[in-house]
Amino acid sequence: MALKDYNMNIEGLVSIFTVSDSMLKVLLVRKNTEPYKGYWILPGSLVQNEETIEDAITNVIYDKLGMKSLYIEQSHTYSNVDRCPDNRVVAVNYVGLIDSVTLLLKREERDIESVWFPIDDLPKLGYDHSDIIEKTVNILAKKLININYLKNLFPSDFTLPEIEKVLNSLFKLNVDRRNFRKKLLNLDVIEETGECLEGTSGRPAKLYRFKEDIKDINLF
Amino acid sequence: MALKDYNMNIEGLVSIFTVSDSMLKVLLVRKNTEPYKGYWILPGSLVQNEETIEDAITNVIYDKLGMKSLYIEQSHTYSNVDRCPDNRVVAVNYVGLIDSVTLLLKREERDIESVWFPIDDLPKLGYDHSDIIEKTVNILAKKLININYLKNLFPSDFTLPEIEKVLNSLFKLNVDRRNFRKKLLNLDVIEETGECLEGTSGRPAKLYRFKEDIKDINLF
DNA sequence: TCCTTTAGTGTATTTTTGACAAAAAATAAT
DNA sequence: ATTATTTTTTGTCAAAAATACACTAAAGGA
Repeated sequence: MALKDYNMNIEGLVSIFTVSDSMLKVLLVRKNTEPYKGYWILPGSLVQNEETIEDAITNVIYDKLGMKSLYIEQSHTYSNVDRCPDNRVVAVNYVGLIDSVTLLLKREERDIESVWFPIDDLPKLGYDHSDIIEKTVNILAKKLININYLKNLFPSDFTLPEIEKVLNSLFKLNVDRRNFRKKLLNLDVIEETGECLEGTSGRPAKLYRFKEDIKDINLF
Repeated sequence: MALKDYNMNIEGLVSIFTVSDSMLKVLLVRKNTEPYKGYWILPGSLVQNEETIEDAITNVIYDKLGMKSLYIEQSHTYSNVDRCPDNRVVAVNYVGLIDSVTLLLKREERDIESVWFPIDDLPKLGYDHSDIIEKTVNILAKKLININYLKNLFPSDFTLPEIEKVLNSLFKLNVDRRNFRKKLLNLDVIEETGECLEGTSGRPAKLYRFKEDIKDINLF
């Protein structure tokens, strides 16, 4: 079935997103070998004969980045013939979502230099990863209107002003605060923790968490 | 970079859907070689070194099925290690949408035995194509609430009762006819052609067409 | 002409959205 | 200690959208 000189490689890439400072950020690693030495790229690895793409992705996330148990989902597959200079490599990109609190807990020191970049302030990227991230953010934004998806980006203690700012910037909206709160609260998807955020100026904000088993609801 | 005995194959598959008899149907072809001889499968082909997956899909649609210019979109990639008995083959599935009228025009006789099957009355399927179709229909249903997407399934002359029946069955709803019409008409996405459907019993239904350049609107 | 079949239409009620401003709780400054 | 500043929290009213609901219109066939 396979041709004699058929030479196809598959790599799994993962675009891991988080929210901090009310900005959506993506995790990049620095490449320290040619080609594209010194450029930043999405974490990834070649898919081996005996593993699925998800296996490869899971290993990257754990072995290279020291993270466990974050939400991942397949996004899109890129097959341009010349996307890699030397080999024919088809890339299957996954999206990973992690909230800032879990992120802090999971963070460990690794050999690999990895940095969170705000999605609208990216460094010079290797391969076609700039295109991939752009497309991924577009796909992601459409999905984030779903509460069950959005939920993955927020820790179990978040404030309403916080989530309001993020969504306003993410969707380039400027919704009225009272209406936003009314909507989110009426959806019956979050609940007060009883605590308040401390150490800030102004009136302290109540902390909320998402409920378990939220039915499929879109925010807008 | 590539291992010595690295042997990865990529195939493009395409799940082409249409609506006829108020049912969503998928196009399958019969396999006449081992393995899975006599089973039905999704049309597809191996992706060659010098082509993209879209190239491969486009060729399948044209060369094997005699169709041109239907809407296609990448859906999902399947990489289970044992999804093919002999080789390691990763499948990238695409969705194709075509309306019944265009379909009639494009239809030609080919060597390949291809048949439209209602999605809830499928024959015995080869490989993991049963799983693929199931997942694809799920993904598809979520997207079909978007008018610009839905539009691809309907010819330029359709009736309101027709589209009403299809959506009711697709989303397992039973919306009130008056409210459905009110909603669709208020969205400003369809217009009367001036003609009526002939040759049916009962009062003739007005024919409509979708407008050009519809803004992104969801039906539900 | 009547009967059957399918398409087409309007209104009242409820729910959701959208616009809008003042009070409360904390810290910082005088 | 009082006052000023910052940030969070809260309710009402009007408009728009969603929903429930039943009869008339137009065609073909008996």
